[in-house]
Amino acid sequence: MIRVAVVDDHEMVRKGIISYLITEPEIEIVGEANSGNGAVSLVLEKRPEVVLMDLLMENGTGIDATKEILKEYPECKIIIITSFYDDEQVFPAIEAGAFSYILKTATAEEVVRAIQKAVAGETVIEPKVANRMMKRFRPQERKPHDELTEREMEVLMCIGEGMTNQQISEELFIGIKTVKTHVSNILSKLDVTDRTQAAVYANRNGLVQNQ
Amino acid sequence: MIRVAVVDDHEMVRKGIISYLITEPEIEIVGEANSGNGAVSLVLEKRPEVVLMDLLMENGTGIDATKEILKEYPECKIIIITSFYDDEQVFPAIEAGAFSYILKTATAEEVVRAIQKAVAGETVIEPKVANRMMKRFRPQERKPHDELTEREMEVLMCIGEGMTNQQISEELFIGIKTVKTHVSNILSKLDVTDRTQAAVYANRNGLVQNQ
DNA sequence: CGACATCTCCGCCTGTAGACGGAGATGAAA
DNA sequence: TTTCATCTCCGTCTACAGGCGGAGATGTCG
Repeated sequence: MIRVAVVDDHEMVRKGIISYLITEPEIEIVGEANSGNGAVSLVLEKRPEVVLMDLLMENGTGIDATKEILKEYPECKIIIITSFYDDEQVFPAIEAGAFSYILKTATAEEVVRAIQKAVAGETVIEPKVANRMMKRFRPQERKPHDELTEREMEVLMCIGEGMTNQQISEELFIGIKTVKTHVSNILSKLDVTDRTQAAVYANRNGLVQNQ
Repeated sequence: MIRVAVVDDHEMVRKGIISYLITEPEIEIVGEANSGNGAVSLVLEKRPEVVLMDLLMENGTGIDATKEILKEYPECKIIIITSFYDDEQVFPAIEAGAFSYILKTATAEEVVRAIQKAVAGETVIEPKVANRMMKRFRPQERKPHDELTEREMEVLMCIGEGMTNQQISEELFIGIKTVKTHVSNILSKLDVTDRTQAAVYANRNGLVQNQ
């Protein structure tokens, strides 16, 4: 008997998943949760072997819930089951300790198989997701800003906000001359000619917090 | 008897929705589709009163499917049922002729009610979605760059590319002095202090072709 | 220890940016 | 026609940007 918990903020998705599992005699649904916080208390109480977990939820993400659960209950097999579109979260999910990663496009058979394999200690990764993971381990394509030092990166982010050297010196508590030195180094490393181009670079490469 | 079709590329979501409806005696599921194209042929064949339609699908979006269906079968009540996150598509969906717009966070009761109301000719719009719609009809919030002249907009796009005044004058075949005049006017109208901030503005507001 | 990277700051110099005020040419609108 | 917006250009002036070369204070690594 495999005890399973289902976590998703959409009730209809939970019902859909459960309809997949209800026909399987060796699987027992021990509970549902509609939030990350709810998932933690549910799983720590019911101690299911497997958790099917969505990532995007309103109260506490699946990532945080996964970390919390594994801290108290490390044997738990957490299967991330999410949409294709939030692929930035694939890697954080793996780091958080997720055991498998499947998509909501999965069929009933695929979900059941993922659960059975999880109990057997086998990880299941969707091919599309696996491809994205592989890229992480392939030799990274080098971005010009990789060679910026930490301080230079801070200055670049300020430039990306449109700040002047004076404002940056006040923001970072350093002298204007120092800022100028950093800026010169940044322009050189990014292979641009002035701060405006550096600002454009920073914004296009997502180096600025504020969108 | 209300005849209903369910369209979503995720089987588990379809099963979840169907589990909501299967208990309702006056609702009959006449078919499922997992793509926009499939939805069109299904609906035109089975002629359900109501269609529950997801927007994001692999083969043909829900928007296109909605248009296609209504072209041949305009009495059909199409209820969009999608995630909260693809809100840019709310307006296109309404324009395409969708009858109601609910979210995947909806409970079984809400889905059933939306179907019943659709048959009765009443539209259901989720409050969160309705708020976004209202903004469309409220006096448009004026973006600072709306008051830029055509020429000033061209200059701003050049600034957004990181070009100097010299380069802009060559690009637009005008004198540097003219460029400076435009730049001064742009800075004033955008309420920024220098070209770097203008470049940041242009990039953040999607005024530049190249991403 | 020495080599190296990083962060900090200095002076000097040139060029660009940008503000300010003025002005002619054009075309559309009242 | 007169008015207005737009695009074009001019001169002047100040401040900031950025290059160049130098240098002291750290901390790390072999």
